[in-house]
This record gives sequence, structure tokens and C-alpha cells, in this order.
Amino acid sequence: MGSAENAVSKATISRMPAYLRYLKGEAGKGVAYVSSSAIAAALGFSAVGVRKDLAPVSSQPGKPRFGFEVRRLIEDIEKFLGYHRWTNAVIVGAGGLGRAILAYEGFENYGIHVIAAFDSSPAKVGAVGGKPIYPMERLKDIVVRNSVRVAILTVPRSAAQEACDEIVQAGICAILNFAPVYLHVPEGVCVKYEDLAVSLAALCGECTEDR
Amino acid sequence: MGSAENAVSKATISRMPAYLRYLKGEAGKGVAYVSSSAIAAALGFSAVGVRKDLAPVSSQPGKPRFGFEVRRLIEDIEKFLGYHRWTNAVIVGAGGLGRAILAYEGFENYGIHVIAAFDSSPAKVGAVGGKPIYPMERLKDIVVRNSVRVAILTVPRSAAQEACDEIVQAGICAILNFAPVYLHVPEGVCVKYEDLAVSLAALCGECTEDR
DNA sequence: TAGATTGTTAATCGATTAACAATC
DNA sequence: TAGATTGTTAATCGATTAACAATC
Repeated sequence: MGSAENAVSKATISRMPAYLRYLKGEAGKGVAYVSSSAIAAALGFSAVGVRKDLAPVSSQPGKPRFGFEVRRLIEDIEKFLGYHRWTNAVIVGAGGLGRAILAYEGFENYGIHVIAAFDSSPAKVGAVGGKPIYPMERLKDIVVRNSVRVAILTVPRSAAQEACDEIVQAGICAILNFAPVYLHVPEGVCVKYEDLAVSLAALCGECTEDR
Repeated sequence: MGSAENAVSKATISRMPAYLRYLKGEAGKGVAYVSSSAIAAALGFSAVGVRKDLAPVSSQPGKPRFGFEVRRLIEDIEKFLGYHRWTNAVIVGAGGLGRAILAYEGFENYGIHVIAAFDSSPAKVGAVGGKPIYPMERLKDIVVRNSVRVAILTVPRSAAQEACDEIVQAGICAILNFAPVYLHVPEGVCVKYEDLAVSLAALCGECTEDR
């Protein structure tokens, strides 16, 4: 529990979701054990790399001749990634994307409760998929009362910085930003840019590059 | 034009969108020149790193005492990232997320035309934001006719692999996958996992970690 | 036992940082 | 000119790969 984390590199952490996806797929097919080389082949990594990644995360060493126990490893990675601590999140901006995310149920698997959305337009107030959409005025109140730490920002580009300021004002410390704008935030607040167009453009690039 | 790219590292490329976002923000404020140290401070990078990143991309070296010309640099980075070559894309799965993305106009800035969506349910056929939603049967035909190379997969988890197979069958070579499932694809097809829950969970982690 | 697979130590590779000369 | 800022060469750092002993 020391502050010097047990030396798991960022690169390793970034690969964990890929392991998790693959392992869940195998578990679904009823596979009980999987070797590092099988994982590596499926994911395009090296087998040694896989073992090195899994070593500090797995609660039980892999068994020579068998490999890793799939179910147990899934459990370990989820625990490692913190999917077992629950976090409350809100959505700011109830347009098409915001509403789609509000209705999406997949977050629960990752220990995230998306509890509500907010929009400055009164016309948008209401509910989607059983979850409420409130007017912006209520943001701070609800954030504080539910100790929400994370916001998903899905307003149009032009409204992004203003909405961001309100979010920060409400006391939120992490923003997943879908607006393609650079956001100015005070120190201590982290922003992750989830720019669909950039992702897609990058993919196009990769696709074209190797021919 | 040689196949050995002019040595721009992957790490450098991954930072380009951040530069672009920041520069566009400054351009919007009317700033004409910006120094590497200003960029670095705003983005949390090192000034030397910024200069090294920009050197191979910028068509004109930075001017001592001034820095880089904002407008020109934006132009250069966009060109470098290929936002000027147009690519056609389609969406597979016209649920909430698929429709939201279909209606989203931001892709045009990145040289991407999202031309249509497809869904296996006849009830979903129609249009959103002036763009058509076709039945899945028409996928291959339209992909071939418009030489679509990229697909955005927004079907539910359970339908993902099957839809993916159809996409690959239609001749697409890159998939942006929003379903939280590991996809099996033939060699040469690249898949990017855009797992909202993972992004959000990672953000929560970062947010919690440093206290 | 024999063989497959693991975990670890050492070597390589790539990217970042530090130091400094070049330039407007 | 003086000073701020650039681009580049060398040193450091971190992550990946290679080699190999340990294990069921």
C-alpha cells in the first residue's frame, strides 16, 4: 500500500484491456487455461511480453504445461484495474451522443455508474433508458450529493469550454471529453480526449500505410 | 516517397492530435506565433520534445525569438496526418450510438466521409441527419461501389463478431470497434478498440491514483 | 522421465531528457 | 549587439526482446 506502486509500467497497464477482452472471449467459449503464447499470437504481442505483463497482476503464477487459469486471471486483471471500486459519473450534454452513452449499459461491468445527464436546453430535460436528464443548474448539487468524480462531456464544440468550467466548478476531477477542442482546466483536473474523428483518422492512416 | 518513412516515431504521431487541438485553440484566439515552450507548458510536455516532434512535420523551421507560425503549423500537421486525403466510411449498427455518430459532422474536418449506416433490423432503416440507414444486405454493394475502406462497428456485444465477419467479407480493411468484445479478423484487417467504458475506467484510475 | 511452458536476468532497442551551438 | 528561442548531438531512461534456468 506504499505510494511507490509495485513497478507496473504504463505500457503494461495500457495492454490490460486487450488481455481482458481476449480472456473474456475465451472464457465464453469455455476455455479453462490459456498459455502466454496463445494470448500473444491472438493479440499480436510477444509471449515473453505477455508473461512479463501478467506476472505482477496474476494472483497465482502460470502453471508450466498449462498456462494461466482464464477465470482467475480475468478476476485478477479486473481487480488490478480497479473495476471493483465503484465510481459515479455524469454526462454533460444530452444530444445524440450523450443520450446514446446514457442509455449504454456496458459501464456497469467496469465499476462505473452513470447516474444522470445534464443539458442547458430545457427541451432536453427528461429521461433516457430510465436515467434522468436534468437542467444544467442542478449539476453541482447532484455531483456533490453523489460524490461524482468523473464527467463525460458531449456538448457541441462551441459550448465545450463553458460546460467544462461548470463541471470543474462542481468539483469534478476527471473529464472524458468528446468535443474536439482543447480544454483549459486548473491543475489537478485531468482531461482525456476521446476524439472519434481522430481515432478514425488514425485508423485510416494505419490501414493505408502498409501497402 | 520511399517506403522507409522519414523516421517519425509512433510516440510523436500520437501527440500530433494534441498539438492540433491546442494550435487551433490559439488560432481561434488570434495568436499568430507560438513557442515550443508555450506549447509544452499548455500540454504538459517538454519543450525539447515539442521541438523534436515538430521538426520533421513543419514545412518551415521555427523562428528563433518568435517560435512557430500557428496557421502554417496547423496546415502542416493536418497534411502530415493525412486529413487532406478523403476516405469513405460506413457505420454498422444503427442503435443510439450508431445514429449519434452518423449525425455527427465533425468527421469532415478530418477528411472522412461517413456515407451511410447499416442495420440488420428493418425497423431501423431510414435516415438520420440526411444520411441513409440501409439494411445489412446492401452493405457489400455500397462498400464496393464507394470504395469504403473503414467501418465503425456499433452493434451490441452479442452481434459484434457476426457483423465484423460481414464487414470483412465486404472488403473493408479497418474497423473502429465500439463493442467491448475481442474480434477475430483475418490478417491485414486492423481493428481499433474504442471501448468507452475502458477509457472512462482508465480516467477514473488516473484521477484516484495520485492522492 | 521428457516436454511444454513458465519466470527472470542480461542485452537490445527506442524514446526522452540534457547540454549546447546556431540563428534571427 | 544581446537575448530568446531554435535544432542537434550525446547521455539517460524505460520498455522490449533474447537467452536460459526452473517447474509441473
